[in-house]
Amino acid sequence: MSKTDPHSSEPRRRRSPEERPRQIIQAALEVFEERGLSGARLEDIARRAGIAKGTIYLYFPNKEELFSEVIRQTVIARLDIAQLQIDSPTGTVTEQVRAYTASWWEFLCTPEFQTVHRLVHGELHRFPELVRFYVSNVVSRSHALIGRLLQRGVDSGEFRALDVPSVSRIVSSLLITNAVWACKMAAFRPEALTPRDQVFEQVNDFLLAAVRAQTPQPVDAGTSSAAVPPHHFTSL
Amino acid sequence: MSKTDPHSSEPRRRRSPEERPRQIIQAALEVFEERGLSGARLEDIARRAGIAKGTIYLYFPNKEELFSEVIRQTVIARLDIAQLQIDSPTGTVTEQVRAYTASWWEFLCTPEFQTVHRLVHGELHRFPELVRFYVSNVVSRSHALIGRLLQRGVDSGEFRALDVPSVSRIVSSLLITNAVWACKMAAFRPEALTPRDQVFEQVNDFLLAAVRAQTPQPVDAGTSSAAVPPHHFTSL
Amino acid sequence: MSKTDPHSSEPRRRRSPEERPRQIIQAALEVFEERGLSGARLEDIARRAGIAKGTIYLYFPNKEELFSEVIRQTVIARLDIAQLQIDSPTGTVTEQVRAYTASWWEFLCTPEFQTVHRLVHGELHRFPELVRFYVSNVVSRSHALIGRLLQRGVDSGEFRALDVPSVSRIVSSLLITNAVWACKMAAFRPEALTPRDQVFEQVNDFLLAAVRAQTPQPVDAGTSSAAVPPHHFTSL
Amino acid sequence: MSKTDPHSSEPRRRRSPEERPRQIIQAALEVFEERGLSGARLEDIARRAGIAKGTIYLYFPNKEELFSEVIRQTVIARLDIAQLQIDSPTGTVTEQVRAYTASWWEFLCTPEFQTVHRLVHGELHRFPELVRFYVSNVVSRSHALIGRLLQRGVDSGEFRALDVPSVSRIVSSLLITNAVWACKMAAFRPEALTPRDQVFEQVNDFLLAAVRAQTPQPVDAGTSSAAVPPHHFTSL
DNA sequence: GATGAATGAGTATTCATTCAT
DNA sequence: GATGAATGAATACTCATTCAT
Repeated sequence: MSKTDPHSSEPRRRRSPEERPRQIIQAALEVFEERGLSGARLEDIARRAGIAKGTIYLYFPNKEELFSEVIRQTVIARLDIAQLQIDSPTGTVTEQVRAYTASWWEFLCTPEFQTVHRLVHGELHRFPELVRFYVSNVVSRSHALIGRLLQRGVDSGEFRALDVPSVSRIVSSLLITNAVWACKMAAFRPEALTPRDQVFEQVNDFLLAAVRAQTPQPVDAGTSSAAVPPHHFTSL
Repeated sequence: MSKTDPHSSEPRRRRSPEERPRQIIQAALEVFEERGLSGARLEDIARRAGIAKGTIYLYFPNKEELFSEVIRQTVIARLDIAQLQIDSPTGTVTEQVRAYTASWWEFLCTPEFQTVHRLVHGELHRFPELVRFYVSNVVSRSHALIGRLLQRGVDSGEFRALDVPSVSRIVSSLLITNAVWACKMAAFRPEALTPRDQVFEQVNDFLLAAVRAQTPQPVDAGTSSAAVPPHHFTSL
Repeated sequence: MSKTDPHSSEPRRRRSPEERPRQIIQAALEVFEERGLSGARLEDIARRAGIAKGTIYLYFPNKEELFSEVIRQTVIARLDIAQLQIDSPTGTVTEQVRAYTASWWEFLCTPEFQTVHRLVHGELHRFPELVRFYVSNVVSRSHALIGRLLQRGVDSGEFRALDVPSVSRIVSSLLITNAVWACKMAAFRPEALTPRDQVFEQVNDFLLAAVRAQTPQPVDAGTSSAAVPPHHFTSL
Repeated sequence: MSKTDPHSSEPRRRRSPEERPRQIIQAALEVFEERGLSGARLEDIARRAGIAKGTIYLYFPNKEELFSEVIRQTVIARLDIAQLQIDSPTGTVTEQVRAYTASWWEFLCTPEFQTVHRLVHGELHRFPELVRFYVSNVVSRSHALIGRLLQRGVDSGEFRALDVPSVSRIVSSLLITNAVWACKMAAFRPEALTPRDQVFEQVNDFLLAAVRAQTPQPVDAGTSSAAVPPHHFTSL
């Protein structure tokens, strides 16, 4: 009745022999999204995956490991895809940034990422190992990619002199938080809010404004920056 | 007979018959911080508050309502305090912005806010009413305050022409996310990370760079920047 | 309906505030007897004790600890009682032995001991600590008591020179095993078997025959035996 | 694909298509020994037998029947062997008894019998049929064999007049219990205990002392015994 | 015959909530 | 008002058994 696979005529068993893990992870993601980690009942996940409760334990030793895998699979898979679209730059750095953040924004707005983000913030801190994994593989990686773009802009003179690591982190935070908010709002008050794409443009404008080189004074740039402590960006 | 020993004069409880609710809320906040909503046991909260389990039900109809109150009380109380420090502007708008964000940042870094933030992201979506409350009383309010400052800056010509509502939201997101990240990191790798205050400066620099008027007076550039604390961005 | 306390009119709760542990242990003993350790369901124990499942956990941390306590309480309590009846010797050592073994036999035939014995043999080996406890407090103690009697007999010349420790063990084994068998048989084929008391006499005769002094006074044989109950061995 | 690797030539299984049942029973015995009936998992038994879980069901309808067969096969097979060594008497009856009990003791000390004994005591009572089988085929048979020896001794005058059935049972209990205890102790405190063989000598001495004819009065023996209830030993 | 993936009934344990004292 | 003993619904996990291959 509630089976997800209406067009399958197989008599229940052996639906997709090697797809099981993916099937389960997908179902788990959905249930975790709706109820959080501790609120999700294994039985619901099983039902949603169209399998029996016990079957989950053939592939995952327990609920927590299943949770870990959900986080891992979902984010990493998407990150790889996103990265591919990014690694071949075209146009000015400003254009590259726009292309990159647009693609990234797209990902951040997927239900998968939204869910993972909530889980990460709400329940991950009980899993220190997972936190470490997440920080290295998602957060740092994302910062690094942005850092590469920013550095290019600084090198080409399109951007002002930046403390690339900190600005990368800040830009990252900007994208993530605003994507989450935009989606949450969209879900809450679908009628009255700034559409997702428009929010993106606002964010993009904001961050470009923050990093672009100041139009005029090429003259003083070098001198004034010298007076500033080394580990801060000194503009120009 | 075997347990409570009625004639022992414990110096702990019986303190402040009218403080009970606050006592409970404070204890609940601490336990929620450590274990999340579903992980928190009423018995732990009671023990931490120095009262019996049943007593909680004299003040709160159930666990969820207690949770709501924790969110409400904690954030609102702090917000009021924070706002007071902000409402009396002094100096240039840029200086006002810095003062405002510094104070706000202070609040965002308190354990109370950190906890509430995690609870809000991780478990609030099961409480639509609370979400609405949170959005109106915390998110919107925070945006509005920033918006007032930004508008002043636009009016005075210190800032470029801005879409105040969207930029307010963006600035807000910047502060919250970076405060949360900074605190999380501080908790995780206390040795190796950019200290909290430094992160604040980076964020502040970034957002001022994004909003400041574009074409600065090339002449005054050097001078005006001199008035600003040395380790901040001075560039036009 | 299945409540054990038919004449209680209390509305379920607060039946016997301090009797709880004993109540639970008694119920557990009965259920363990019927189904063994792993076969016993906590719910059955609770129902038999007239309480709710969760209540058990207010007094015992888990099923295994409950099991331990059942063993401990049941055997030790009975042992103390049995010992009291024994410590005041009267008559010849042979008579003392008979009195002792009779009393001990009585205990060995109680359903409590029968149950404990089965549990001990069948399921105790998973609880090394309990085994140690059982060996020191039941087995060794039982051997020691018999040893005292035997030594007296050796000293008085009624018994032959014996290796007291090993004979104590052997006598102990004789009583236990035959008591268990007698009870088992009685339960199984109540119609056709040697009654319990008769088995006891047979065992008692056997062991006295094994320990009595070898070369009896051929002269008194007939007379002395006359003082002994007719169905007992009267020889020398 | 990820697990069984069909083209690997495992040298373990596929051995002896007709040995399967025995293979399984042996594996089951080992697992039952380690974990008891309810603690034993069919998967473990299968793994130990080098076959797949389902295969067990080709030979045994369910776990309980497998258990029954384990008991049956193990004890009966050994009994037959033991009996053969016994049926050809040599020497005095006292010597025959020693030879018999020694051989029997050997069997009682095998891990197989030890395991079966524990299972029988701990879990057999849920299988009334099996109990009946065990009583007729092991207990009674064992008693009967001893009874034959005892009768020979009585007839030859080496033993006193005995109630053969009851003394058989008693002697049997003596051997079994002491063998079990000796082995258990050996397993528990291997360093400090009377060695198995020495225990046997003690038991043998004890039982011979209990049954041997009293050195002197060969005269009265026959007459006095006539007055005693038929199924009891009347001594002398 | 053999396999082992799949099933789902069965249970120890937890904990929010109640209520007699 | 306070208490905390008692309740019992809820749920992760196990494992005997089945059956498509």
